[in-house]
Amino acid sequence: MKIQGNLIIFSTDNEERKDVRRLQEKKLQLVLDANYNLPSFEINSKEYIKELAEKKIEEIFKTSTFYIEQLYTWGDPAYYTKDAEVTVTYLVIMNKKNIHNMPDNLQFYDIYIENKESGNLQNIVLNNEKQKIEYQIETIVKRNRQNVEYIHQLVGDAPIRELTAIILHTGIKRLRNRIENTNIAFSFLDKEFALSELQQIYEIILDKKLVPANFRKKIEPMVKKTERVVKESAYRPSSQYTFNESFIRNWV
Amino acid sequence: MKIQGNLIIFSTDNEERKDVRRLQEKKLQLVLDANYNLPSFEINSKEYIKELAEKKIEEIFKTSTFYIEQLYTWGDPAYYTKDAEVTVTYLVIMNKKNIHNMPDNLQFYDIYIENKESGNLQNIVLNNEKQKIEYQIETIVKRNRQNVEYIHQLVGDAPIRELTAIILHTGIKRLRNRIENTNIAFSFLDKEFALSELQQIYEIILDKKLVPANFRKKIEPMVKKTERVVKESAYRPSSQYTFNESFIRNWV
DNA sequence: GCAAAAGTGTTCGGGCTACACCCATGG
DNA sequence: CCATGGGTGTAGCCCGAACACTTTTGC
Repeated sequence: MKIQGNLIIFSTDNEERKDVRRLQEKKLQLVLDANYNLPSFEINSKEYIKELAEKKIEEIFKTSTFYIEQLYTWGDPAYYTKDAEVTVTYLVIMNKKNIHNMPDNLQFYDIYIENKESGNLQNIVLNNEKQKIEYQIETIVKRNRQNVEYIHQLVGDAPIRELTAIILHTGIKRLRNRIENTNIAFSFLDKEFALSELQQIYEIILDKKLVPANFRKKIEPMVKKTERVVKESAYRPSSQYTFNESFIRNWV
Repeated sequence: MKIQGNLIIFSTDNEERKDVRRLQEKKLQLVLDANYNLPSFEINSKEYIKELAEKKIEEIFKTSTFYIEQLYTWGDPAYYTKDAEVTVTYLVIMNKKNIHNMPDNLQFYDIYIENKESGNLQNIVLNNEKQKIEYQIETIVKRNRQNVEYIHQLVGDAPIRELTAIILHTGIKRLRNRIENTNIAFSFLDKEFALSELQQIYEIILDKKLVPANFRKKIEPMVKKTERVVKESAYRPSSQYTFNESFIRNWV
């Protein structure tokens, strides 16, 4: 069997500043090649798959600082290629500040995720200095008695491979689950950060505005305030916070 | 690459009745062969892996009524065998009432899961008319900054393959997560059931006694009461309930 | 002064926990 | 009549949502 690995690499960057009097906004980013394929790596029978994934990331970005977890394994003949019959996908979160290299064939795309009010349709925009596409993923619910199965498919024609779109959709779902149940949000940020930065990470991933007062209370046990303060713009400077290392939660 | 599929099949059965005046107790069960290996199946390049898993289950039990989800993909040279370098594991839940066949090489083992108060040690007992083993899985927490990684290993010597024990441990973790966040519990039960039966499913999976009054309130939106009543023993008969099909929760 | 973000406090409601209590049954 | 489970109600607590309000800054 031909088996390959796949990487969904998320990161964040700043939007262009539109108004000096307003907070610098963040945007979510994703690594793809020019044909909207995820970075992939070969799996051999000598090494541990997870280590091969890590090696690949280190080879791409020349850094070993990132978050990684296995996402899912895909094996549907409908999506087989000449190189991959089975594909193991890993979810990766990077802080762009840690990147020391960027190969020519890969690029960061801004990714905008928007869930339609209908609930079974998700709109994705992938955007770059060079190119931009937009497509929809439809979710069909299959129920028999108490069992529920979700089937995802690409709506209409789009210049992205359907399996890539489905993998990415699954990755976004996992990312949203992880950000609400673990502390992966910190993997996007520097060691020190403002609470508004952290909140923006939550907002762009969940596609939802949060109330600052409530957000602060919720994440309070996860962070520690430092004495340092940063002036961002024409408003009150914010304290810098760090992750509270004594915070422990037993997630899956 | 040599790639195989694997099945963690959970079910429940009744304990032997010790006292006619007490409620019939349930126990969790797991399908293994006589050497404590999980049932496995071949993966070919012609069919969808999930359908191969389903086919295998149908071949074993002659039924197509069960719950199935992909658990994890294992690919560590330390655990390679001559038949499997990569193993894709599926988690399956069966109601024993739906089983119409049982091959000679496979058996149901009673499985008792006990989390030691220390928290990083789990005791597992596998028990059968023919054989019984007991072993411990130790969980080591590896932290660097905010990232947490859990590494599981078999303590000492036990007549079970370490990878099997690790896979099973991961399956139990997933099962516990699923029972608290989805409605898989109903997959263990008949169409109609008593609330105490449902509660027992939760209790044996979570290894925790629950307060009936609170449990009823928690699962109330998920169930519908029928007019039927069942007399179990020397106490008040219980109403039969069914899954409330209009109950919807958006889980991962 | 004003816009905008940083930061604090209060109220309300839902969900979970603990617990008291009544009902129905067969031995 | 009593042990045991079926079933209901209530009080306390914590957490999240909504929102009012103060502080700090640069334009």
